[in-house]
Amino acid sequence: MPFTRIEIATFSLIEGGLHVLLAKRSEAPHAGEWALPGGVLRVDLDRSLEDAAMRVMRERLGVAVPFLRQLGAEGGPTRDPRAPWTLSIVYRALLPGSSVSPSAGKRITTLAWRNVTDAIEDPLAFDHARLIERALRQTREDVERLDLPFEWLPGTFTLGELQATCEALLGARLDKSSFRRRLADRGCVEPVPGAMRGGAFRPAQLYRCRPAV
Amino acid sequence: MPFTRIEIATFSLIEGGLHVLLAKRSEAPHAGEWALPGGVLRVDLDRSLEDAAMRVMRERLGVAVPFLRQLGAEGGPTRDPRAPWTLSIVYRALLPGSSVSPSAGKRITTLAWRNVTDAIEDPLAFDHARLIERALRQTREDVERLDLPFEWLPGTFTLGELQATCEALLGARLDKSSFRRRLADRGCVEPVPGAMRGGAFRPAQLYRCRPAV
DNA sequence: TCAAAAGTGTTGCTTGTACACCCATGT
DNA sequence: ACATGGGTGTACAAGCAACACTTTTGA
Repeated sequence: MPFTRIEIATFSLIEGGLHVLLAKRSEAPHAGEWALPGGVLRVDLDRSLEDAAMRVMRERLGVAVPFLRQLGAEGGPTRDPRAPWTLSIVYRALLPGSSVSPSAGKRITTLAWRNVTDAIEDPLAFDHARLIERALRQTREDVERLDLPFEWLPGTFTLGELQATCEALLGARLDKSSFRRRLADRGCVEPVPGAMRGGAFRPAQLYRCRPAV
Repeated sequence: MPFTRIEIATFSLIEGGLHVLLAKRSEAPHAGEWALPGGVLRVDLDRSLEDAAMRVMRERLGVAVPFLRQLGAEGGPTRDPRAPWTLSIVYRALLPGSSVSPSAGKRITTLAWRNVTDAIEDPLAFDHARLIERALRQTREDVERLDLPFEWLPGTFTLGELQATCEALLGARLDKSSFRRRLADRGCVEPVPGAMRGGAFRPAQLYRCRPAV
């Protein structure tokens, strides 16, 4: 049976830039290189793959995340020199950057948010560069079909904030009017009556995510 | 490490109806029930998950299929009573119905094409009903975005045949003109110069699949 | 009064559907 | 001639992008 692992691609928005959470490896193989945080599937602890992903998330990053999305599985004999055959189930998480307290654990020196474009340039451990690219593509497709990253926003938010968040993820500008029309048509968001956010300028209506039908 | 398997959801078009290839189990657990054909991942034989899926396909169905699509992984302790924890990687294949010679093997009495709607009604072994539904949804989404089931057609085909194939898969009628316009716009198909198919009525231009850019 | 962000309306393009119509062929 | 399926054209609606415009606030 294969050496079976869970790898987690966690994205966040930090100071307007899209970041991935990576761990710097302290031991061979690939010592000194960055890798996706992950862990071994524990058949004695995990009741499902999603369970396993949440446990790894908790152990490695100290955060409990209710919704993780499975992106797929990758397997082969040469992926990880520690085992003759390694299978990885890859999950994606979206987190507000503030919520992770990088704590060093075994086999890991540093846990850090790294800018996505930078991260992909560097040599990454194992085949994790490919995994990250796949996760990123998937996530952008989600946003394009208005499966929105509400995990990155507080319970209530302005449409401007939501738009800025999507733009950062896509790496492209969106048209304000079109964006709002699409939101209205699909009804993925609803105004909170009476609630306004007053900033430096004209106050904005606050919205909340409306659960899908 | 988990007991790791590959399950394969194979669809085909038989006499105008959408069918799944299922195996009737001869042994416990779930003796007498239908299940997706599958097999155990062999780390000594398989160079990748896709490799494994192709091997299982060859062994169980006697067919070599170059392109299988991974649909995802499912895992848990109660999925299969034979092992304390079972992980299944699910693949999808599309085959012309004629290409499978149902040959009985160990643990299997019958391999048969079953009408999809019927198959889902029956009690299916393990959690395979859910796996089939997921595979079907995925495949229909593919066709809707014109990722077409060319595996079900000969090298050259008429647009009428292609449309009928898609309609059977979707379980819905399509508009001829719209369908052709979409095909032309995306350029997923090209006419074979001079080649025509003469049937009982007006001969039709033959087309071939054009590889994606 | 001006900058900045909120919010709305107008136009036009693109995509897809519905439907009508001609074309070629065997019976 | 006509039924049958192949093949094409037009009209209409939906969805979306581009862009211009008005509104409300603090400085």
